Amino acid sequence: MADAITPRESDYSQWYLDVIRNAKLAEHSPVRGCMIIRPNGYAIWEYMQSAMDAMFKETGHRNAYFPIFIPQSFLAREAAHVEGFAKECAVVTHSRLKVDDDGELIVDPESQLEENLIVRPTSETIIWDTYSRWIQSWRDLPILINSWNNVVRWEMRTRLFLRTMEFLWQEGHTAHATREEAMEETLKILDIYTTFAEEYMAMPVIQGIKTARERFAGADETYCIEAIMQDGKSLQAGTSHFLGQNFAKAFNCQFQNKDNQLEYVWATSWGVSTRMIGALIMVHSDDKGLVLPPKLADTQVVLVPIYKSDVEKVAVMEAADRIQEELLEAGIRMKVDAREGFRPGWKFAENEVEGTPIRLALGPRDLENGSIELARRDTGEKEFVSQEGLATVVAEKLEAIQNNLFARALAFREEHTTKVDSYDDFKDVLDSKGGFVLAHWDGSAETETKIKDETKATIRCIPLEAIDPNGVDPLTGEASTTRVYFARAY
RNA sequence: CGGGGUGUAGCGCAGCUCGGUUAGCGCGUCUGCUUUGGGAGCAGAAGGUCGCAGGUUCGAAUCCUGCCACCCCGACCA
Repeated sequence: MADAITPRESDYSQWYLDVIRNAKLAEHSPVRGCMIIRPNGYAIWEYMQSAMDAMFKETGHRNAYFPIFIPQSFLAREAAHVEGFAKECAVVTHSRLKVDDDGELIVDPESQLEENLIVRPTSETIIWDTYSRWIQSWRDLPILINSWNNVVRWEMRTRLFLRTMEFLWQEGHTAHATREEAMEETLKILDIYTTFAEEYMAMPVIQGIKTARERFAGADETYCIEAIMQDGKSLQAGTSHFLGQNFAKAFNCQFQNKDNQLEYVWATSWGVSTRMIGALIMVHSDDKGLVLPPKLADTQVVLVPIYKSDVEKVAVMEAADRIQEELLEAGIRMKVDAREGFRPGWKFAENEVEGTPIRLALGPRDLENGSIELARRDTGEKEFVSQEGLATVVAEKLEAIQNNLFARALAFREEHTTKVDSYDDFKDVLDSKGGFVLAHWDGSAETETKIKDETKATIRCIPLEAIDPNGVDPLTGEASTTRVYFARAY
């Protein structure tokens, strides 16, 4: 028997870790806060990458790579940026080791670098240093670049996928001639993230704007998508920043416009990370293990052959191969679990903890009846279907599973989104069921901080379109122009 | 980085309070036979620097000190 998965009810954090371990997604590394992403986990990331990469390219972006090391002086150029990241940077100071007189391996003190190098926590500084050389004229704009890479942030407290010291992500960095164009880009990317989250991850998200306190260090405005996890906490799944001219000014990046005047460039940056895998796990999985939406499942369908004798085995495997060929032909990612030495029940259980959306079971009885057993991971439903036209049925089921996961997550979010008009209700809802609390806010940082200190809830975002304009802040009684999304968050 | 908890075979744990043969148990692993439609049964076998480093002691998984890692809560953050 595999390791038990702690039920969500009894210990949500432990459940999350148990799901990851049982599904073989990732494990801790010898270095604190870092993780080894195993093939099952990395496959999810690869599907995420390919889906988003295609969307970036459809909207005119191209990929490039910038170095992992950033001169320390670069980071200091933009004031808000350095303040935001200085406290969590890995710094390279030396270039080699040596064996000392005691036979110990030590840092060679003579190899100290002239200038320290920062392991990128994000790449704005090196990008804008580069762009300042690439951009002279309005003809050089826009620049639409994305980069798939890894970054390091020296975190105090880490959790697999949700917050690791090194993580994988994409960071887009664009340069524009006008404020309007940069803003348009910021929102375009926000829509791409939303589409990806909802259509591929089957995870409904709220779009919104961050408050000043939650804003990216160096941005004028941060847009985000936020999703509710099954424990009622909110998770920021992606951000798109309107950087204004902050980095252009810090790195003296100007262009000559059509009127022959020098202007600072307008910028955006945007990113999503392997954190999304954590979100995926927490939105759909259950007490039996991982539940994957078909679009991100490396194996969408597994077929477990069942037989006793060698004669049966030959017949069953022949049919299994034929079915596999049919499904592969139909573009379904399908595998036959033909491993010897594992009993069917064992395979069923393993595929469940690993989240495979559909399991087929084919045995001698099915050969007689021309049938096959089909089990859905999302609902646990089992039924016998005809082998004839199976590819069509399976394709429909996969779509149904994808849709059901989204619908289920959406229903959960709706149940866990509550309008409140008094501070007492605000606290009650947070404690009793969590989720988003839609409340009016007077727009002041003081109120925001006070609420955070007293309830641990933060403003996840201000909705793009005002909800119930002309309200009153329940805490201060001041006027409010919209309800905002409060939640306890990851 | 502060408070609390945990660390014993691949995984999950007991043993520790009150020091004393060769450190156990379940699952997994290996071999053989029987099995195979929801995590098989029997028989045999392998597998351990008891997180790491010091200390106390005739003797340490057990007591003391320091360190490391992980989990929970807090501050910080994608």
